[in-house]
Amino acid sequence: MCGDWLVSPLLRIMPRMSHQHPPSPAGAEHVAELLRSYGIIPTFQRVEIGQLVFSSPQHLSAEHVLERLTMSGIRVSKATVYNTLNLFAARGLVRQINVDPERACFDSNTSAHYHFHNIDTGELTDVAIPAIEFSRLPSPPPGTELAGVDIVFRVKRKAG
Amino acid sequence: MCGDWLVSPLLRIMPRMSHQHPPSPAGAEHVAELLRSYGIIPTFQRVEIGQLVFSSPQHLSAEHVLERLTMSGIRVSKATVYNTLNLFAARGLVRQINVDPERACFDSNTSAHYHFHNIDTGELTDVAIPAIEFSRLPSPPPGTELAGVDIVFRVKRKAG
DNA sequence: ATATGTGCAAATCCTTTGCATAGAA
DNA sequence: TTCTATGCAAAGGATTTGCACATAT
Repeated sequence: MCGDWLVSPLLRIMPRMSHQHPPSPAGAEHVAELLRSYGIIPTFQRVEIGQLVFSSPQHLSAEHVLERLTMSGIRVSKATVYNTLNLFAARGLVRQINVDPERACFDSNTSAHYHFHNIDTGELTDVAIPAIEFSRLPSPPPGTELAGVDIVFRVKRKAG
Repeated sequence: MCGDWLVSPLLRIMPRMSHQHPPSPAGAEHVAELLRSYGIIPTFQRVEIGQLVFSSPQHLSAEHVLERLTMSGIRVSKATVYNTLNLFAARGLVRQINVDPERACFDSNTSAHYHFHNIDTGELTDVAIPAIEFSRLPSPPPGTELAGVDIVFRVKRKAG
């Protein structure tokens, strides 16, 4: 689900290879090309979903994707939305986030980063990697190696 | 869901108050007393579930709890298991963990700590706080303050 | 032409809920 | 007695699945 990670001598956690970020102005042709480069056949529905998802780094649930497509007058089945998002995730085009047990969230920002989760509003925002630095990290259990790190900073409305 | 947290000047994240850890040998009387001290009426079912959960720091799903009780010849309804675990979580006796979107996981280790998640086996193990130290932390978004930090180190079977 | 996707509805799985009964204070 | 918890079964919601039909190469 997550990419390949590596802990540098500086204890900065960084992705082993930062794959290209889907470009912001996601034209249909552009998205189709991106999908092809990931070995994904660019069908109409996949390109539509891709255009939505890759238009900007964002956090979307399957329901949310379906809703936005419907609002744009594009008819896609729920099954296809799930199939497509799962496929994108499997191929590393989006990342699946588990902050909310209620529903899965797909993050179109696949570069290494962490999250703020507002426990009052449910809002999810990105934390850029440079904002965090470890001076000490645990050793993985015997026989295992690090595959990724997920950090969620739970924040709440400031009191008083 | 999580306790009250505070970032010290040393950038070590620590709980504002570490509440007493439920003792390991969790006798029925002991558990009943513990529940009372948390304002929870110690019914038979709650004490049974408490004895199971507090016997040692562990990660259990609702299904798992029900299964173990059933194996011990104790009949408790699924609804009561969920009610009880949610109650314990609300009162801070256990912590709910979101590593796996499949099912909720309740952690009877409520002291501040993080997790290794083995993506091959699904196994969850604790990472003690002293194993991690930040030398830089992000500032929470405007109008919010830190309420907690969840860190999951995804590990996998060592290659080769 | 052949392999691959899509849509629909039903199935699945986890979790919650409503309500009558049983138990705690 | 009076409030609260329990159990059952049914409801709820997110996600997957099976299969016939449509589409890509």
